[in-house]
Amino acid sequence: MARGKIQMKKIENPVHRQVTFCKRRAGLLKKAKELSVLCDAEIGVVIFSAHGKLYELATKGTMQGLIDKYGKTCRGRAPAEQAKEKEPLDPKDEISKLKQEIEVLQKSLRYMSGGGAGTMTLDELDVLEKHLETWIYHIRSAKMDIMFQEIQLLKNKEGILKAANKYLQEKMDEQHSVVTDMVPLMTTATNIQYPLTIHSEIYQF
Amino acid sequence: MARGKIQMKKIENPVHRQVTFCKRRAGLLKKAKELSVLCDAEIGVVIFSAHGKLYELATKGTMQGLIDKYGKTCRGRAPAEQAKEKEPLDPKDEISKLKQEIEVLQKSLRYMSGGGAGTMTLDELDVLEKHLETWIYHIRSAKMDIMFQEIQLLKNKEGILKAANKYLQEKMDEQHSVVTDMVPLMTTATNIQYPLTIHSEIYQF
DNA sequence: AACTATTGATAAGG
DNA sequence: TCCTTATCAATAGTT
Repeated sequence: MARGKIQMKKIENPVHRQVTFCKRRAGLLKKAKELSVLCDAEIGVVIFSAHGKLYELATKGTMQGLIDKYGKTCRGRAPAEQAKEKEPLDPKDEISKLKQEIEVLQKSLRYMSGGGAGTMTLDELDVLEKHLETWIYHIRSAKMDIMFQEIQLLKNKEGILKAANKYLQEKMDEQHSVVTDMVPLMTTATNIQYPLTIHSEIYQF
Repeated sequence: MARGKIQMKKIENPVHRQVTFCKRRAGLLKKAKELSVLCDAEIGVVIFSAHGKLYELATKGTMQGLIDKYGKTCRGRAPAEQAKEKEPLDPKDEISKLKQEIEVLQKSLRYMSGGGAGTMTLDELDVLEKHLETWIYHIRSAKMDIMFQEIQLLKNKEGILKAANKYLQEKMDEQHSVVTDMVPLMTTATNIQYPLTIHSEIYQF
């Protein structure tokens, strides 16, 4: 630009920031218009200032039309990724792998930022992108798997204990014991109906 | 620009037009990002090429979020698009945010690889790296929070039920009932000692 | 807001 | 697609 370059971070001086906002906003919108004209593209730009004021530009139609078009285009291709592999691998194993992947990615990023002179090629970046998306997917599913297993285990326990509890209650009913006096109280106060033991080990993870 | 200025009208030569589209598209998105950073503005850009291919940029959040904000600001009309799913349960809220962050990061990477001519600066990459590390941390802790809450809830249930069960057993012992015959069997077979109810709702997440 | 010295963007060519 | 270079356009700092 002029009279010295500026750091690519938020301009601290509010006056400078406001001036720059006006100038660059105008420049951006001009560029957008030019691109639309020169290359026959349909372009929408929305700018919210820090204080929430809206500036917008839509070439070749209305902003609303563009938003609708965006919605259609975006939705159509987004859910293509899903129905892929779903191996029943041990989730904890999965997590080890994911930790390794994290290291790989962090190294990639460090390489990119630390390299300075070296620019990653588009192909390298493509690989990194795929890597990252896969990794996110695996993080999600692995953690979900652990939680699901945990819950499944507890459900099983519950089933066993419900049965046992039912047995206990039947026995007690048979005897017409004084214990029956307390059952209404318990069920209303704590919803306790069944006997259960949960091993404390399952909480340790 | 260079080697002579060009007329501000559609470039007739398709090859020239395509080249210019790539270059100026990258330039426009770069300018948008700079404006966002320098002036703390929230900016969205959508570009449909003449052939209908979509290129987009959203600073500070997702394009969908920006579109919703635009809808509100512009006409106060309802964003009929996607009613936000899920309850405002703390960890789930966190997860929504994280999903947004994922989108942001994926878009950053797409921008980097799609930009072609544009090399990200060291500062930009530093920001991205920090972003990524923060994001990983948040994924971990949010999911852990959910699991921890789940487990805590079950532990509480267990405590209540242990107490109730103890009470039941005391009553039964008092009565010397036939029920005592089955207790050894149950404890060895299934470790059942206490009555318990677990609300099935807690499994639904 | 206008000016202008610089930086940044990019058209053309390879 | 990527690089290089000559030019032009945008704009940071100043008035």
